[in-house]
Amino acid sequence: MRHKDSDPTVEELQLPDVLAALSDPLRLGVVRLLADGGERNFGEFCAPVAKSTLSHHLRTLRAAGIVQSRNEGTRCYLTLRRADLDSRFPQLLDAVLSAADHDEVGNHVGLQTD
Amino acid sequence: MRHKDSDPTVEELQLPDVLAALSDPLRLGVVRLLADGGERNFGEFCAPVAKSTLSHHLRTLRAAGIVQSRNEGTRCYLTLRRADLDSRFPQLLDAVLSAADHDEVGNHVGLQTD
DNA sequence: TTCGATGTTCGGTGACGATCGAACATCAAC
DNA sequence: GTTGATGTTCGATCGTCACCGAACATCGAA
Repeated sequence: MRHKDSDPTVEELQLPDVLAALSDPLRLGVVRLLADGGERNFGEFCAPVAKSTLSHHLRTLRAAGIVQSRNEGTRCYLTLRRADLDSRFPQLLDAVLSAADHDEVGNHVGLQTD
Repeated sequence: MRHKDSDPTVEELQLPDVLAALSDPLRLGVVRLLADGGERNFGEFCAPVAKSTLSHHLRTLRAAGIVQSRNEGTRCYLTLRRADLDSRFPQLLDAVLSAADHDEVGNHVGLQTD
């Protein structure tokens, strides 16, 4: 079996992978910060883990098809693939985000406020 | 830290735990078979894994608060804690079940048909 | 071209999870 | 009681994952 190095297309999105990616509080925190549809710089995210660890979580989110990244110079900009997720798994993201907001899951992830 | 040996109450349900428990195809298959609200005997479930493995998955589902078990003699009867999940995480279970049905996730789990 | 900023990748570690077979516990039935 | 059915627990293995620091690659700016 070959290794997948590109993001999954809409049809390739797999429910178990999406749920697994969303089951980590840190990743859920990142997703919540992207929930307004805006584009965020990777470096804006603050979390109590090493940079390499944060990068690993980003890779996980990309691999599951939850976020998308775009490079501009040395910067990396992220967006939530909400339309793709909604079309493939209607109501799922909304339900997860509502629950996460209510429970404040991933509140230890923030944005640079300087 | 003390070990939790009883099922979580409604208030104790944690979103990451629930999502993690639902991220396994086999467990998702079990949940789908319980989705009609009926009670099913543990032994009814057929899956291509050892009995001990199935038991482990059941424990995981119970620990996450997704199912409930009742003992009668040597038998073990399971039900989905749908009301609890709905009250704590509205729309989540419906969204997951719809997506799982559509994708036929966990179809390798079945019921004894003899 | 040298430097600093930005991310990614690498090697390693420790924890967790899926899996199995075997052993065990419990209960019903004979 | 002995036996059989039903589940659970145990010990072990194997893979995956979160995490870190260090090394690396890339790009913009001085």
